[in-house]
Amino acid sequence: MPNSDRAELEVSATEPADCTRWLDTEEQRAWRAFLRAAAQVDDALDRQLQRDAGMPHAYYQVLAMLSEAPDRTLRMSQLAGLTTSSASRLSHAVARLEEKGWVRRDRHPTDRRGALAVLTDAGWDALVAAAPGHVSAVRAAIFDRLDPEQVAGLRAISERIAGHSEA
Amino acid sequence: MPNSDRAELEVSATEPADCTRWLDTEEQRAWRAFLRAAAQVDDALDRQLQRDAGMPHAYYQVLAMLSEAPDRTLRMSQLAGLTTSSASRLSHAVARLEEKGWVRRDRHPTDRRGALAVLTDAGWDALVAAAPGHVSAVRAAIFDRLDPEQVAGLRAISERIAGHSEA
DNA sequence: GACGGATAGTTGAATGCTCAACAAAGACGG
DNA sequence: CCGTCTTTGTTGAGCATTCAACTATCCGTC
Repeated sequence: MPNSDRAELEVSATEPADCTRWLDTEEQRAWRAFLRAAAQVDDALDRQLQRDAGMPHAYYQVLAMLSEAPDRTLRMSQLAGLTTSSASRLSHAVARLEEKGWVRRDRHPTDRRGALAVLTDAGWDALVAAAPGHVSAVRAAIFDRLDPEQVAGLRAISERIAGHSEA
Repeated sequence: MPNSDRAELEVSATEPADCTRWLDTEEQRAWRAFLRAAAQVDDALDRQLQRDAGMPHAYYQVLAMLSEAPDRTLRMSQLAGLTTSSASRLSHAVARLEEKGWVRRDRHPTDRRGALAVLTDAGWDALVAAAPGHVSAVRAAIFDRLDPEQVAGLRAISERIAGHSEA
């Protein structure tokens, strides 16, 4: 952020009033630390999965959510919600996973607009094969670095941030 | 993660021992909440900047870091470190920013391998124009949802996660 | 039951990112 | 100095994501 100019802007009489609530020092530090942490975690996991399992993290999440669903089946819109991805992104992702034979698309029984994503046996196997390495990576990136109290804090803070978003 | 199979794997005598340290319930919840939060924050900021300032968040970060550097100049490698991006990514990004006239590349005075990224006046203006909206988005995504204690916690936890990474 | 609007999902083009390969220059050891 | 190893940065191909446009279906209402 353009720090050095802020003072000037604030006292400038000819400029429109600077009513922006800038971040204070504490917020600034928390914000940058969070950015760093999030980026590093995401990069580490993405690389690990791409290298060891041949899929990006987003695709792993799709398989993981399907694996826990009844009949290993979810509606596209629900799956999109669970994986925090747009309809378009998920559609492309499922198309790719379908090519790999890991996911299949079925018609929704009652709503003819709907599509159901179903985890295939091959998809299950791919997930089971990828899971241990992934969990290790998650531990290395997060939980090995935090004590239980911090884990609880991380959860509480994350839920606050994620809760009822899209203001 | 393939939960329902875990019990089977653990008691299976013919399979190789499952020595993976899976996530317990608390870790699981913290992990998923964190994933959600990080994804939402990143998406919100990326969209806001793309819409209002015509640049992705990663590019904004490049401009922001340059704006705070002496002479608004940084070596590529340093800039990569500050923005948590790979050399390649940064190189592409700076190329793009150069086309827009927001950043210029200079030779490093002593190390002839090195390149210096310099924020132009137009780049400064673009950053100043984008900053208020961006800060608002950051507030809406993070700080409006947390009390000061949680902000301190977020910082501490993030620094732990980010610290000396790339194990 | 027909219309208007909302919802579900797909598609293609444009853009950014990753990976691997590369070039160019410094650093170091003999 | 000469060869090798490391560091710095760029490049191009391939892939993932985004955005906008589109189709199809459902829902509520008159």
